[in-house]
Amino acid sequence: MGKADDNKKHKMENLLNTSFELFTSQGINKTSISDIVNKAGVAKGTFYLYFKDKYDIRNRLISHKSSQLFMQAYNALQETGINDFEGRLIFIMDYVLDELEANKGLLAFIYKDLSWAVFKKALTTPMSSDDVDFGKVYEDMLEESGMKFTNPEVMLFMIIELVGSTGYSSIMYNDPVSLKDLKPHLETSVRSIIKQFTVQ
Amino acid sequence: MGKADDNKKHKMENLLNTSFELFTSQGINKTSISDIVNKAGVAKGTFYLYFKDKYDIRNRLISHKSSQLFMQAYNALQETGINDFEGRLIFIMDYVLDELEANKGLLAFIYKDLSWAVFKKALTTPMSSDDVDFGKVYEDMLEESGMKFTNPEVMLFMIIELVGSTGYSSIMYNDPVSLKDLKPHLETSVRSIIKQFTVQ
Amino acid sequence: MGKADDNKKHKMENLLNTSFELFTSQGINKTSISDIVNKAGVAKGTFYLYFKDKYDIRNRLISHKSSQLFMQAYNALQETGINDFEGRLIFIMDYVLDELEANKGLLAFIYKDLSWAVFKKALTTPMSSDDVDFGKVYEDMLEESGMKFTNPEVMLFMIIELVGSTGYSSIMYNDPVSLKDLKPHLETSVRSIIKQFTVQ
Amino acid sequence: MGKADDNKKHKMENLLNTSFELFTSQGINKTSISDIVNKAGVAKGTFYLYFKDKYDIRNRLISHKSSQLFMQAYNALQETGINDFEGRLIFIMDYVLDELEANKGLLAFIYKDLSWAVFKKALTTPMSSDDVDFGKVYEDMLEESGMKFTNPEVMLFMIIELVGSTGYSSIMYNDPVSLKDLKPHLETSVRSIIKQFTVQ
DNA sequence: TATGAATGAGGGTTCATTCAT
DNA sequence: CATGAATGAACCCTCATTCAT
Repeated sequence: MGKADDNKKHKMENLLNTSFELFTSQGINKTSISDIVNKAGVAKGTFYLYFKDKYDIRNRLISHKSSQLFMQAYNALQETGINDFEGRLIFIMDYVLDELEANKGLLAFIYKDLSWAVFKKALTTPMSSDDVDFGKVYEDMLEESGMKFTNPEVMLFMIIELVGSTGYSSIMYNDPVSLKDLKPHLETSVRSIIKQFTVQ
Repeated sequence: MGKADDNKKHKMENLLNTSFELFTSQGINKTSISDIVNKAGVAKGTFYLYFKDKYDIRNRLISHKSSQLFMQAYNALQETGINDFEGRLIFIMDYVLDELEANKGLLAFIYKDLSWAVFKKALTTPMSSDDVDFGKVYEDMLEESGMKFTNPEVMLFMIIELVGSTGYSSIMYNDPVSLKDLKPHLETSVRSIIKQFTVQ
Repeated sequence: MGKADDNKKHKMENLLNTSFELFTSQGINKTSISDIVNKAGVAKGTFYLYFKDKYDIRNRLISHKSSQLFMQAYNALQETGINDFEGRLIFIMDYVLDELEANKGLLAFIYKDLSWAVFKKALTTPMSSDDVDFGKVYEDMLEESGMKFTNPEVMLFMIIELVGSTGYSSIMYNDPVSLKDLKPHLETSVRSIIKQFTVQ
Repeated sequence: MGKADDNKKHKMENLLNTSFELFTSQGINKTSISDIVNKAGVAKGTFYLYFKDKYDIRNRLISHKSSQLFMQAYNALQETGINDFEGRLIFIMDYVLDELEANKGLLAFIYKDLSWAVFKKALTTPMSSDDVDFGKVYEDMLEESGMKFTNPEVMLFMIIELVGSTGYSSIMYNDPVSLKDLKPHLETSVRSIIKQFTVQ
């Protein structure tokens, strides 16, 4: 039975990986179930054994990939000696932006139809056992900072929306400036936003 | 021939208006060409005499409606006595956000697939003769302010992206806070951003 | 425009005829829309211009074919000199049964899923302008008979159900007797039923 | 081995009962093998160990349920003092019609696709050891009646087809009359049919 | 016996686009 | 200019049946 379960898990991951490749390379709208199963080498019906529809698989992937991305950033952060809260947030921002610039397919995929609501869910409800709850990580960072904030959730919300939407435009269209040129402005703004929510 | 032109213009506007109603009420993906021509009372082929496809008509509408919205805000601004640059931008922001909250269909429509690139184009290249070039209006506002900015375009970009993306989440999902609760935070942040770009 | 309308009518009749052939030869369940359009030589989408679905076309065909069959019987009746009501009904019964025996596909088709309700509708609401309202014809026959009946509708109902269901079994399966052997019994029973509803 | 056989029998009856519930509640066409095995709590493959397909199970159920129904009627008849043949047949007819009116799901199920051939088989070839051969019962009734009939099989055939088809319409659609209103007419007709086959 | 994951043909349906009128 | 009937590829999804375990 271990074998059957392995096989099953293997097939599911196969479908997830294949879908991700297609979604990021040609977009979700232009990807049909047929495309996915053909590339994955399984029958059409098999898809429906594992997923409700295309959007089911998309949501799972967004959660998984976002979580993964943030945890990579967090792990990299641990290996630096950065201790101040502002510096740590900005390190994560930089890391994520660089990662997304290097992988525009991923950016297009997770940004499309992405609302704060979906995002929050993605970050706080780990998909697989390997995923980590970034909500908890954020709470830890807040605590370790020794600082006090009036509304940490809204603070994070504003930072993510600002960084996300401006970063998207810079990375995807180089408009109105490149990511490299945008970053200093973003850093300043993020520090302002943090200050604005800090309780002295 | 004036009559023929009028007729032509009339038909085109009819299609534009009908499309807008359908796009904002049921979304662009769920709106088919058939829906549009049925509601507009013209033949299917006629649609293709005026527009390339659904996305052609969408882009024109986004430009037109955005421009309209900003000009409404600007006109309302003129009737106030607000003179300081920061106050004027914030008035426009408030006005636009309130308008979008009152008309969520419009918000969903112009926000979906909206990038800064499209937006800038919308604001600076008037669709019809009635539309105004908001790019010019912005320049005027800068000049009248008597202030100097290091990079006014990026400044506007950051403000619009921040306000747009956080406003969208608040208005559409009340998440993480309502628009009413978001506004004070936004105002503070926008003032910070303006300061950050101001040359003393 | 006459030409276009002709063409349209022609295409619709083409689909009706093709469907009928397939329904009667292989059954409605085994007939797919694909089968129909392939045989008719039109595109799949065309089918949906004329009919809602397979069952829409079936209902129209049942109405049309039933009506046709009864009118054939009635026309044949006119050419005989039969004058008494019982004799006329029995002539029609014989005619219809013979016709159905000669065309078992038609029998299977119109009998399947056929309820009195559908049947009554079929006989009383002509599909096309060529079809005749058999309900009216029956009324005329009643009137011309000079007889009085307590409940002519129930009388017809019982006769049709008896003749239809026994005839079906005899024709399709020769069970428990052939149509030829069944007929004398049926004739006797039908006369009894008429008598039972006759007001002296 | 008795235990294994019991288990086997148990599983088969489980599938039969589950299928019957689904067939009568939602119709056979809308019932899939998946529905059946899910509700029965067995694996899909198991179904095919006991039955060829959905229609195999249906035929067995029709036989079993019809037989059951007629035997119920017959047993009820025994407890009345009714002695004359006509009265006994009419009692059975009434009993069966009432039962079917109270259980329209059952009526829809056994009537659909029901031909005299299937019916006769159902009545004369007991499915399980509990089922009784109604064919024999009918023979007994004929004998006990002390009467002589020209063709008792055709007589029964005509009665069953008449009662079945008119009863179906009355019960399911109240068209053209309710069962209550239909019954007196049916009784009269059945008596006529019996008379017509009686040898003086 | 029993399982249930996998199959894949085939179903119905939609809709952007064309083109003869 | 305007029409709208016709197209047909493409879509999603179901489900009876098989077979390795």
